[in-house]
Parts: sequence; structure tokens; C-alpha cells
Amino acid sequence: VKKPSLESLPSAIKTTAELARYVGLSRSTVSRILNRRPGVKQKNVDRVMQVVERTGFAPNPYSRILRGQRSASIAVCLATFRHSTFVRKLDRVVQLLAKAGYTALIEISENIDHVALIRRIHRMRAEGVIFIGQHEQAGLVDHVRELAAAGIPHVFTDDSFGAGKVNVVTVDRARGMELAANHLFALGHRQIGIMGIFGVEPVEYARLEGLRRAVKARHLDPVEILININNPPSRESSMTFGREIALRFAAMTYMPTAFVALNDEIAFGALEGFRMAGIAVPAAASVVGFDNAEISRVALPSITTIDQRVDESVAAAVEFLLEQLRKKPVILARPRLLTPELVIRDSTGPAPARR
Amino acid sequence: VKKPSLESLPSAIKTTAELARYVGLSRSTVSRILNRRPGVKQKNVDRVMQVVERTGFAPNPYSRILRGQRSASIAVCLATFRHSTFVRKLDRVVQLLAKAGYTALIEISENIDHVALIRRIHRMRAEGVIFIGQHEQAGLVDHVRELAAAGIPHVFTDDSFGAGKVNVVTVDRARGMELAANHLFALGHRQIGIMGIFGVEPVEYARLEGLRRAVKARHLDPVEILININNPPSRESSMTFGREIALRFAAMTYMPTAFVALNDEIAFGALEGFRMAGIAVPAAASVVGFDNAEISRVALPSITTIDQRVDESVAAAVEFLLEQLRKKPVILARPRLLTPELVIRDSTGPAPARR
DNA sequence: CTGAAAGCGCTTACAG
DNA sequence: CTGAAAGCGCTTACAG
Repeated sequence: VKKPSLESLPSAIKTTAELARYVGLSRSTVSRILNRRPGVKQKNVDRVMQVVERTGFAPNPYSRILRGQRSASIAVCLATFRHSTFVRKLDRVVQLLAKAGYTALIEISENIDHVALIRRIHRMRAEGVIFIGQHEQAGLVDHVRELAAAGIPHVFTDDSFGAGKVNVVTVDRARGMELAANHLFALGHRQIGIMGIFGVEPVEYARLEGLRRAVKARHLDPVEILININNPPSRESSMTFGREIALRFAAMTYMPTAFVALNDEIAFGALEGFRMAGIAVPAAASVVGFDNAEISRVALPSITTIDQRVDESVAAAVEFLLEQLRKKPVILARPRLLTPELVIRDSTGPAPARR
Repeated sequence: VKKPSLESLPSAIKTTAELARYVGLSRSTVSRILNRRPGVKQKNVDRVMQVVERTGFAPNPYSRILRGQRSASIAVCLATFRHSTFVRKLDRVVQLLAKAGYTALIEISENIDHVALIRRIHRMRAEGVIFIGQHEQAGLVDHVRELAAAGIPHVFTDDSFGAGKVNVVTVDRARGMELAANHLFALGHRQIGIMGIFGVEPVEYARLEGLRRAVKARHLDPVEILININNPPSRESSMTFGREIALRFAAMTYMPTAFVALNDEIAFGALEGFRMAGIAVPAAASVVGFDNAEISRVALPSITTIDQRVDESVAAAVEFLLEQLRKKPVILARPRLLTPELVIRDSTGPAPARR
């Protein structure tokens, strides 16, 4: 036997028709009140809202949307769950969208090709799309532009080779690497060893570009200053990868005295590797990480790193999307970039005296 | 100007009515074909399916659901994104549900109280619910039982104090701790220091229970054998927490020679702490972690740990839910538990000679 | 300021 | 085996 109480879950009142009957009004008027349309007697508004409050009634979203209302949902396309920074961004995005009254439809692009993704966006009547992580499928850029032309705005929260043709709001990774390189040059280092940044993906490409820019600004030749490793070890684990790379650098005749790593985990592994090789950090080698992850704070020595300002860049991206939603889709001619922050800790120090 | 091509995104055919007109059949028949109902001429089935294939047409999900069809969606209630094991489970759950033809409606319970959650489940016509992580809100258990009574099955993928009243399919954490304790006892250790397991949450409670069981099985008194720390340090970071705990143990007059940690990050921090205190691992102290996370493999020394068999336990939980969906909701009188696996590595060794 | 009616895109009895 | 009609729960012109 079901309780007839209005407080029951689900609400005893299941449709606007029932609600209308309960308050003695027509469905039309109840609908107006529920949708905050003007021109309804305040007395009736109060009466209905009070019942809604008490019962937790909400109109069936499927019929609302079917009748042409906004779906109030945004597709959030995540490249993968297996990257903690992406997940952190996703967390923020979901919260910010909820605060703005939108539901996130989370899609994992690992599991779905982008044609299916775009179709799903149309089908679910998503009002906008947010991309998190690296999405470099051929043809995606064009389809995202068609989406915009059809009134569905988007934003990428990470670097994309499509920048200029699609909207990118992210951290200025190139600038981050400039900051890192300038810090190391100021400490007297002459060469920078690169750990795990190959430039295949857009986020990495931007980082290499920034390093080159810093080098050229000093009228030096990137080829001589930036040292990458020829035959990188396999990358099943960031930490062992970093450890292995450090060992390879340690085996070189003339090892650079400073290093920048793809991320803090690799930097941490490098710290271990240098310790195994008897190379003191930062006395004999300086290491800069990326992300300002927990490990960079708690490692011994703590790791100098670049803070991506994830919360701010995500907030900027979401705000950019919401603004398009209020007005109409736009295409940014260039990425909108936030300046990252260099966090100086104990893994970087003055270059050792030259051999 | 829109392309009239059938291959366009979204499909040029937008409704079953258009599809029906295009193939020269009634909406009824097209609907039957789309829903794979029997008793339609094969010729017509082929014709329609071919157009569907070519255009990517799919019926409007909102009208389908409104008309009383299954929503083909499952609410996945995640406690938080800030715990990597939960995220890993979420990843698997989403994939397994997709393979079974269900869409995951991801809810973050940090952001929503459970009354709102239950209402959302009803409103969205979710056909079932999966809980990931710790959900100990008062009243939740009763509401989940009401859901089951209303035909909406559920499963918790982590220990819950509601076990026996709600369905729990998870790893046997108590058994895991028995395995760890037996391993340490077999190595000659007499006391076990506990790092970060306080029994406040169900997952921790189960772990303490397992330790006590292992101790009692040897006719010993848990109070004398299991050593917890009185005034635990603050836990902003698992690694520094583990480091600090190790230092506190190291400062004791009679320190246990073996330790079990809440997770691998804490165990790793403990390794650092012991190194700082000049205590060799495993010669002077053995440490067991939990999770078989990447860090346990790559730490130096590598960390003996308990593998939760996340993939298998999640698969069992999802399968259990799907089975209920095929039949009807049930309530398990006791948790369904998978046996975890002890992974012996280099952080555990024979107890040192007694002082 | 309010209500009766039409219609969103589907599925499902019902009739043939 | 197929089609015309009704109806899911809502919102929105339209009429008053």
C-alpha cells in the first residue's frame, strides 16, 4: 500500500494535470507558473509553488523537451577517464554547469566515434558541447563547426590543432614552458633536457613551441639547447618512464644540468632515477615538472612545477560557453589563453660549476 | 542552405513520419521495424534498415520514452571524482553498461542530496541504479529499498553499512586484510601497525574486522597485536600522511615490525618516512599497501599490496544489475564478495631478530 | 489573467 | 502483414 502523503518519493503528484486538478487551475496556467511566465495572478503562483515545494514535483523532462523546450543539457565530451587532470576538469565542469542550471551529458570519446557523437548531440538536443582532453579525430573540426552553424556552441578546454577553426579556451602551455626555461636560464643552466614531450599531441606541441621561443629570445639555437632523447623507453607508467629517462640522461657524456618533464609524475620518476645514478637534485641537476599535482608538493625534494590553473581555465571555458548560449555561437579566431604560474620549489637550483 | 544528402549530420530524415514517407510505409510499420517487432515482411524490414544504416537515423528518444518505452538508462551515482579507484570503477561501469545497450546517467552525490537523487531517478525513468564509493547518508537505504519495491533495482559496488538491506557486490576487504595479516605473521611479525584505517567508513570498518579475524584465528588479542596511532596527523595528502605516520611509529619505544596501510599512496609515504628515520624496508620494517596501484609497482622497494580486482568486481556488480533488469529487483541478504589477491613484492620480509 | 485545443514524435492497441 | 487513430505529458498559440 502506497502512502498518499504528498512528501512521498516519487511525488504523489506525477503530472501537471494532477497538479492542476489539485490546485483547481488549468494545465495551461500551471504550466505558465512552472515556467515562470509573467501575467499570472500572484496568489495562484504562490499556491502552486508551495505545492511544488512540498511535493518535489517537477514536470516530466521528456515531454517538456519533446514540446520544444530547451533540454537544459550540455554534452561533455571527455577523451578518457585515465588522466587525472581531465577528470579534475570534468568534475569542475559538471559542478559549474549544474550551478548554471544545466545537466551534463557525459560522453567518453574513447568509446564512441565522432560521427556517432555528433548524432547523439543532435538527438539528445544538447544545447552546447564541451571537450576535455585531446580529440584529434579527422573530420571532428568540420562537424563541430557545423554544430555551431546549427546554433549549438562549443568549447575545447585543451589545445587542439583545430584552434582558429574551433573555440579553444585553455592554459597557455607555451607560456608555461617559457617561464620554466627562463627560470632555468636565470639559474645559469645552458642546456635543457626534455623528458617525455615529443610534440605529437597539441598540448605537447604547444609546450615544445614555448621552449623554442624562450631559447630564440636569447638568440640561441633550439637544436643545441634543447636535448631530447633518441630512443625513449616505453611509457607504461609515468614514474618508471621518468626514472628510465633520467638514467639515460645520466649515461650521456655531457648531460644537461636542467630538465623539464611532461608532468609531475615523470619529474618524480626522474628524481628517483637521478638518486639511483648518484646525481644530486638540485645540486647537480634541476628538474621542472608540470601540473602542480600532489606529488610535486610532497616529493623529496619538492618539485618546481607549472600550475595549469585548472579551476580558472575551466571556469573561463564554461563561462564562454554560457555566454554563447545566452547570445549565439561564435568562432574564436585564436585560442583564449590563461597564463599559467611557475611554482618554484626545491628541485631547481643554480647550475653547477662547468666541467 | 542545407545539404539534402542522406549522409548529412544530423540525418536528413528527422522523424519516423519522414522515414515512413520516404520508404512508402506507415509510421506504425516503420516503428515496428525500428523496435524489431516480429511479423513484418522481411522485404520491408530490409528496406527500412538499409535507409537507417545509410542516414544514421534514430527515433527521438524523448518521444519514445514518453510513450512508455524503456529509457535504456541507468543512474550511476558516484560519491566523488576525487578518488582514483572510484573513477576507475566509473569508467568500467560506463563501458559495460554501453555494451549492454544502456546509457549511464552520472550523478555526483557530493553535489546532490539523496532525496533529490531519488527524485531524479524517477523523473529520468532510470531503470536501475549503481552506487560507486561511500554513500552513508541517513535515509538512503530506505529510499533505495523503496526504489526496488517500485521495480527499480540497484547495486552498491563498495561496502555499505546498509548491507543486508540493500545489495552490495564488492571485493572482500576483510578477507584481503586476513591475507595481509597472515602473510606478515608467517614472516614472523608479532605486531601490526595500522596506517590510516580507522573504521569510520564501511570500507575501513571491513578492513579492521578482517585484521581482527586474522588475529583471533591465532588465539591472540587484537588489542595487543594491532597498533593504531592515537593522534593521527591531518590527511591533506596521502603521501605526507603516510610519511608522518611512519615517523610517529619510528618515534615509539617499541615499534611494530610490520604495517598495513589504507592504500598504496600512504604505504609509499611510509616508505619515505622510514627512509628519513633510517629504518630499512623490509629489513627492519615490512609494509603492506592496498589497491595494487601504479605506485605500488614502481616504488623502490616495490610494495606488497592487495589487489582489489576492480574490473572483476565491477563486472560482477553490473552483471548482477542486468540480471535484475531482465527478471526483477531482489534484495541480497548478505553482500556478494569477491576474494582479493595478495601481491607479494619487496616491501615485506622476515621479521627482524627480536630485541 | 485564464482555459480549451492543438500538437511535439513516438508506440500500441484496434481493425482490417 | 499493415494502417488509421489514440494518447504519453507537456507547452503554446488562440480565444475569451
